[in-house]
Amino acid sequence: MEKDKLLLIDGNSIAFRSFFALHNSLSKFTNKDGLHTNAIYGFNKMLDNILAQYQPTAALVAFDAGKTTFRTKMFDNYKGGRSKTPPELSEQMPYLRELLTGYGIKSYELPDYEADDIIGTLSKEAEEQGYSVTIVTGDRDLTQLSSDKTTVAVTKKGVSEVEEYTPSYVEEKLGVTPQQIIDIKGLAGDTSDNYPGVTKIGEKTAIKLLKEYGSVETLYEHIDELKKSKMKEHLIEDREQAFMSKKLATIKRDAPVKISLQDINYEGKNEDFLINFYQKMNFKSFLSQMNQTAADVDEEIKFNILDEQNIEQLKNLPDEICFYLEMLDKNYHLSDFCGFVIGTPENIWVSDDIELLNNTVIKNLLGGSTTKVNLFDGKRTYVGLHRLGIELDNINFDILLQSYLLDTNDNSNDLGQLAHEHNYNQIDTDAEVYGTGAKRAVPETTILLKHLARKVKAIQVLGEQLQAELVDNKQEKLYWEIELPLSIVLAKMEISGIKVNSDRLHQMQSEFTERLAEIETDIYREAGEEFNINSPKQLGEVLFEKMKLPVIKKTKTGYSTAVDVLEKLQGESPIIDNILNYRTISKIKSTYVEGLLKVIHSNDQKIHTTYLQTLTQTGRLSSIEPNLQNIPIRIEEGKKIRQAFIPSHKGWHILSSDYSQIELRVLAHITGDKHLQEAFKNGEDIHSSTAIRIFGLKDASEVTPNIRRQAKAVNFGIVYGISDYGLSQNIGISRKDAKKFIETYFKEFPGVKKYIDSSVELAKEQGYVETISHRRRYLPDIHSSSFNLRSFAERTAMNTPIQGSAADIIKIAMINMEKELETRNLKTRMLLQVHDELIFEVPDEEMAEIKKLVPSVMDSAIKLDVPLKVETSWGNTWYDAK
DNA sequence: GCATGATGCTT
DNA sequence: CGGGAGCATCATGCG
Repeated sequence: MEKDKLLLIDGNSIAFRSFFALHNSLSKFTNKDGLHTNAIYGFNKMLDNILAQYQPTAALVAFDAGKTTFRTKMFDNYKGGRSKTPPELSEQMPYLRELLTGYGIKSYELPDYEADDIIGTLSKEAEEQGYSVTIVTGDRDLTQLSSDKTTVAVTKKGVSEVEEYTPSYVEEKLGVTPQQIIDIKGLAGDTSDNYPGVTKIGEKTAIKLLKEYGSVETLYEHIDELKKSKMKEHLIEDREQAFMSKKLATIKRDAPVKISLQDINYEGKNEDFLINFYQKMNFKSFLSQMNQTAADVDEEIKFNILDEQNIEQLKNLPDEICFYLEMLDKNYHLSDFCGFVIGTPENIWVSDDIELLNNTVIKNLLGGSTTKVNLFDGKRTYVGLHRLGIELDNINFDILLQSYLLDTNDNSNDLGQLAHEHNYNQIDTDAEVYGTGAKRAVPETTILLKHLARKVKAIQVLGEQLQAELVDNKQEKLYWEIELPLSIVLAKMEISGIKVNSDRLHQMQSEFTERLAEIETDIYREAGEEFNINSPKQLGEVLFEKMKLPVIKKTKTGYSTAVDVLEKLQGESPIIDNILNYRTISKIKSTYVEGLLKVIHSNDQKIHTTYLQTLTQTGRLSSIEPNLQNIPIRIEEGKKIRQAFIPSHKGWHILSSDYSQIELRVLAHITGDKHLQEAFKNGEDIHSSTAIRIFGLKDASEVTPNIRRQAKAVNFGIVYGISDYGLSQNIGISRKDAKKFIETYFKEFPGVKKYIDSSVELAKEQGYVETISHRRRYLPDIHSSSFNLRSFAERTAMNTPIQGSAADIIKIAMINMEKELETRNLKTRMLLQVHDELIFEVPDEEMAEIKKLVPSVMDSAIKLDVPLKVETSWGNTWYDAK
């Protein structure tokens, strides 16, 4: 007969862990009533895993009964100073009980006792009756219950993974027996439960003492034998506290529990109940595991199917409408069109016949400036319509942009998902309707049309709601004057595209193929075998096992073979240089030569990137398919890639203008630091003047290239918000020295230090920081108890206004520049943006004008307390524009 | 087909 | 413990 297996779960602890494990995506886990569901979801995942793993015959979830227990009666301050349970978690607790009902697992609580004591009591009873017991908790203190019959499974970072504590594992991990855990607590106390222990004794000292004396009691019996010391005094002084703390830490094993093991047999879950519950909670993944689908969005939707006959009726639409053009492929430069919807929530018109868009009635609505158009992702829509010969004009609400400005995290490119994030649930996500990855496809016509119809109402409702929120946040200008106009500027740049000389790329391809083959032969000869050089795993085995080179660094999966490691091995063997060369060339060949060849449009020999305007946390753009913001420039071999980027007409040139030190200038402006401002106003070399200040030099004559390099790295660190550790890695110095550099920097530039402190303060007070254009970034981790998370949030608090304001400035410059090109009727086209740089193609007859115009528009985009400096160059290719 | 990890390019 | 962000490539292991 199979042994009886009891599962005991620490309900509060697991709920708490689940809640914080999914805290970042709190807003994604809500049902349509606005109930948060992240803790319930996490709890469910944990249950699924644990049940599958242990297959218990009996199970119980124990909860804490309330704030007062026998422990608070013993010690007033027990668990004092704990912050309140967040309301987003409390509201989930009743539903957790419902979840357990669905799983057929009883829950139990006992006045005056904690969940721990229920677990302690029942596990003892079960052990006596020959059960094997598993306890699941997020609290390591419960490992005191582990025994040869009882395993304590403590959740790791998520909640679905656990670490199993058996008595031998406790000893291995902590160096004491499970029974001695309470003695540790007695001596060291517990900060989270807020009881004291003995003054100045922490976990390490406690363990040392216990190894010698075994328990608190024995220790005090032999207290006189201790050598005279401060510690001895503290021990004697705090004797009472030690015994009390031990008692507080001790889990009761004889609590008056009124439920017996027979009452908690586990007989499996109630599927119907759970399906119902999941639908209420909107848990789609659990439903699909049970071969069920989410409940249909419950509001019926009325719409008309548009055709040639009834299209005239669109003329009755008011002067504010919604529009959505459906393209299933992420790349809207190439995607097929599969339908569209136009109208107002009261009057919705849908069709999968794209030809209808060419009707003048629709062209007038979308392109005439009298009708305001609300939509989701204006840039995408503009490009799509442009391909159909329609010029979109007069966008009003773009809910993707609005949502991103309100909170940079709410930026999904899926309308349904974005709607859910704002608690609008009368629409499914595109991922649900169309599928993802290889399975993505146009659904049945009725499903498609219904889904499209629902988009109109979502856009209208959210557009108005989000606009009101932008007004509250004082972010209207940012929306109307920067992001919305910028989206059209970007659309035009993407449509323009940049011409590529594919012959040049093919030429490089064969050149690199040949060189790689040569290096490859050398590497195989030096290794004594053939292997895949591109595989870090195989390469690691060759270098560190076969060739026995010293191991410098390890990764999660094995040996690190990254550049900094290989550079340290140079000289050990000629194979290293060959590998480094191989890496460089193979990177250029695969990512750039072949990568770019793949994305040239065959009809115009151009590359059309897609800018993501709503992705980064700082307000910067990003670029995909392909990424044109990381084309090589530092290494000459890679830089040659730029020779393939050429003007689209004969007799034109590529012109590039970049802001010099824009972030440091923004820093000088925002912080008001006198020294920094002075340096820029005097037109000094900023890295040299930084070097003079932080190294205490007399003047520029003492700045050596190496000193300047270090100062540059410090400036870099300030701008990118890196830590002392990051700085030390960048310039190969010790972390201590890096820390000293940063400290000296702050002493020399006190305005910067003051600014950083006030930024952190501000972030703590209001929960977010902002740029000069009121772009916001929320920093919830600023309150985190984790040093890492908190430190990162603190660096972000000062970095985001700097990097984000620089992003604001170039965005303004782009909008002004496009306006100038238009009003002056110029043929010059703005093609690319690379964070602090704009790239144009310019006909020769406009060159004289443009090379003055671009820098003047850029440096006057905004007025700062220090001047903005712009450097311009041009040539036949992007390479030559240097 | 898909997710994850290691690596390397830019600013 | 792991520390800038974002993109793309290749290898690898899973189903």
